[in-house]
Order: sequence, then structure tokens, then C-alpha cells
Amino acid sequence: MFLLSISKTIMTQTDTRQRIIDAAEQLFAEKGFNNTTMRAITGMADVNLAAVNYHFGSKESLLQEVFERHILPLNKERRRRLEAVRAATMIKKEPLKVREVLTAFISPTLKLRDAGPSARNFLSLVGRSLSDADDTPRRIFFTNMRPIFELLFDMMCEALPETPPGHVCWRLRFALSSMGQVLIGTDFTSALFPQADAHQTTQQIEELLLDFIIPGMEESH
Amino acid sequence: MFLLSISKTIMTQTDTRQRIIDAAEQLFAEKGFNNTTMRAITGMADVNLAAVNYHFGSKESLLQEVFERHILPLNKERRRRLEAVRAATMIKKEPLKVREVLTAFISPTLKLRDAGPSARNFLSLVGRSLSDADDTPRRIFFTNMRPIFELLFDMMCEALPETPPGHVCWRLRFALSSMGQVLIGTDFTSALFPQADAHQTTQQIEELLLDFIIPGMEESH
DNA sequence: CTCAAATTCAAACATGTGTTTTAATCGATC
DNA sequence: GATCGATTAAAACACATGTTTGAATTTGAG
Repeated sequence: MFLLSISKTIMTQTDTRQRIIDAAEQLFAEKGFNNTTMRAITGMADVNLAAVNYHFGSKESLLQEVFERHILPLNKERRRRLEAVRAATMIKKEPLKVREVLTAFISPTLKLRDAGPSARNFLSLVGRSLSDADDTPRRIFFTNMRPIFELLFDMMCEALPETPPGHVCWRLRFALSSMGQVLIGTDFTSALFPQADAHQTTQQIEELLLDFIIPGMEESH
Repeated sequence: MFLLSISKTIMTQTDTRQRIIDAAEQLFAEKGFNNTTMRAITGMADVNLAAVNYHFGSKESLLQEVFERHILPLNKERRRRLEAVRAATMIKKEPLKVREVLTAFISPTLKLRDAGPSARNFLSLVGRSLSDADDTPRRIFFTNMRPIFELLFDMMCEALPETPPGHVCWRLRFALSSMGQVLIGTDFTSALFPQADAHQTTQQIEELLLDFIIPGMEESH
């Protein structure tokens, strides 16, 4: 009885929370954090205006939850794969390969492209965060990304022992912003060159992306 | 007398206009369009709140003027250099070279990095525009960039006759977003890897950027 | 100096914002 | 069914926003 009542209570609670998060995710992805109003969120979620502040405390905390819902498991998977790459090369006593390191980071990310509209909206949010002018989303993004970025950076420096860290850092930034373009969506391409953008599968885009950034990453100038 | 009076009138008028544009440029670059208030702009410019609407009509028109002040001459120079490349290769009856096309587009852009704080702020604005969620800045940006983007795209397709236009389009997008990271400023690098980001000159960064994107651009997968 | 136009100014306006409040409603336990 | 805590609901709050207004001031020409 006790457990049942608890689970029922939690059920309805998370139902409202879930609807809010879903709506916020979609609107944040489409219009950005600042251009999304609480009234738009609660309207789309079909809940009362005060529900956001009741369940999340503030609009900013809501963004944080929207963000963390996907970034936490994603970064866990990234770390798992990065460390698997490191372990495998240590066993074989080979040096780290740029392609393997980048793939370990990027592949789990792009997998989310086909994991439903919620994940897709989340990716859009992430794609913009790298160059967002808005304080709040950028702070939340970088706070969550710092540890995994540092691991990626360290392994990349290890894979490119001849390249100065300052160069690795810039190249990584270029590579990540390129990935960001994939995450955002197709607005740019279809808006500018509608004739060029045939529908590409995520797999094809991942190859396109990796083929673009890996040669630049390994360049030995 | 007539000319003098006119010039004097224009002087004071453009003086106010100039101060507003300068302040707006800096604030738009730092905080983004939506997070910059009219009161912040007029406060920094030390003019009356109503001056923006009197001289420009609206906040959006102000952004347009801020943008066009630098984008018009910049795109003119880009076009000049792109067409110079095309003319030179036609005379020599050689195929277009990826490096030359990209350099013709990118080099005039990065030159602005050392052309004073105003140009620097403008670049920051441009760098963010590629992935901006906000309607207004993105629309103004793409409207102004479409023609030069199309020229760049056409020449790049010509330089890469074996590569399908859909691939060229994606690679161009990757390349431009990488350039965008240079334009935005150093927040990312210094925030995440403070130890790695030695001060680089614009010339060095341009080399870094071109060395990164050219191999990916030419990749023949 | 005088006058008319251009510009500046302080104030108000209308609306939109995130948040808070207070009462009503619901759900589960006794 | 009564009761208590959790949730929802409607309204208001306090403030920030871009814009407009109408008077004051400045400017330049006759």
C-alpha cells in the first residue's frame, strides 16, 4: 500500500515534470533560452504557469534539467568509449590513433540524432552552445562539459605528441564546432543551397564529418 | 556656407549615430542581441534613450546598421579576391585550387581581427551568427551573406569537380563554423584549457585554420 | 535677432517577463 | 468520511522591455 501510493504520487508528479521538460527542450532548441517564455513552455506542456517554479524552482534550473537529462548519460558513454580506446592501445602498446579518439567522442553523440525528437532537440541545444552569447546556457553547457573536454584534450595531445598543445586546442575547437553544425540541424544548408542538400543518413554525415576533421587534426605543419 | 552647414549638421548627427552604433556593436558582441537592452546601449553611448528610435527607427534596424557597416565592405573585398582567383586561373588555364579559394574568402575576414576593437566586435557577432537560435540576427546575417556564400560554394564545387555538391556543402559548413570559432574570441580555449592557449597572432591563427580545413576540404573519400 | 527645422530630453506607455501568493483541488492514510 | 500533505489553479506582483509622446533645446539660415 505504502509503496503503491508513493509510486502513484511520483507517477503523476514526473508526468507533469516530464511534459514540462519535453516542451522546454523543444522550445529551447527552436527559439533559444531567452526567446522562450515560461508561458510558451507551460502552454505547450498544458500545465499551469506556476508549475515550472513549483517543480524546478526557476527557468534556469529547468534548463539545467533539460540539459542534464541527456548530457549525463551521453558523457558517461563518451568516457566509457574513450577509456576503452586508451585501454586497448595500452594493451597493444600502440600509440593512440586520432581517428579512434575522435570516433569515441563523436559517435555516441551522433547516435542521438536517430534516437527520437527529444534527443534531436537536445543536440540542437548543444550545437548552439559552443558559440552562444547568452550567459546562462553557455555556463551550464561548459560546466557539464569541462571534465569530458579535458579527457578528450589530454588523449588528443597524446595521439599527437609532435603537435604543441596550443595547436591541438585550436584544432579540437574547430572539430567540435564542425560537429556542432551537424547537431544544430539542416537550416543552414537547406536555406543557402537547397539544391545541394540531399537527405543524408546519420551514418553518412558521421563519415563526412570524420573525413573532414581527421586530416586537419593530423596535419603536421 | 551651405556645404559647411550641411557638413556640420551631418557631423553632429553622425556623431550621435556613431556613438550608438559603437556601443551597440560592443554590447551585441558581448551579450548578444536579445540580452542587450536599449537602455544599456544608450547608457554606454551617453545619449538619450529615445535617440535610437529617432535615428534608426528600431532596435532591429540598429542591428542591421551595425552589421552592414562592416559586412558590406568585407563582402566587396571577398568578392574582389574570389574573382581575382578565378581570373588568374582562367588565364593560366589551370583548375581552381581549394587553398586559393578559401584564402580569398577567409583572409580578408581575419584581417579585421587586427583592425581595432570595432571590427573585432563585429567579427564576434558574425562568428555567433552561424548557429544563432535568435531569429532576428540570423535573418539579417543570412540575408547579407547569401550572395557571397553562393559564389564561394560555386567556386568550391568547381575546385572539387569530383566531389558531389552535397558533400561540398557540408564541408563548407564545417569550414565556416571553424572560422567562426576564430572570430568569436578566446573564451572557449582559455576557459577550458588555460594552460594551452599561448597568445597567437592573427597570422598564426589563420595558418592554423587553413591547415585544418584545407585537408578536410580536399579529402577524396 | 528670428524663425523653423532638427535634435535632445524626461516622462509615460503598453506590453511582456519570471516569480510569488493564496486558495482550491486532489490523493492517500487513518 | 475526516485530515493532512502534495499538487494545481488563477491572479497578482514587481520589474524590465522597446517604443512613443510632447515639450525643451539646439542648430543653422534669412
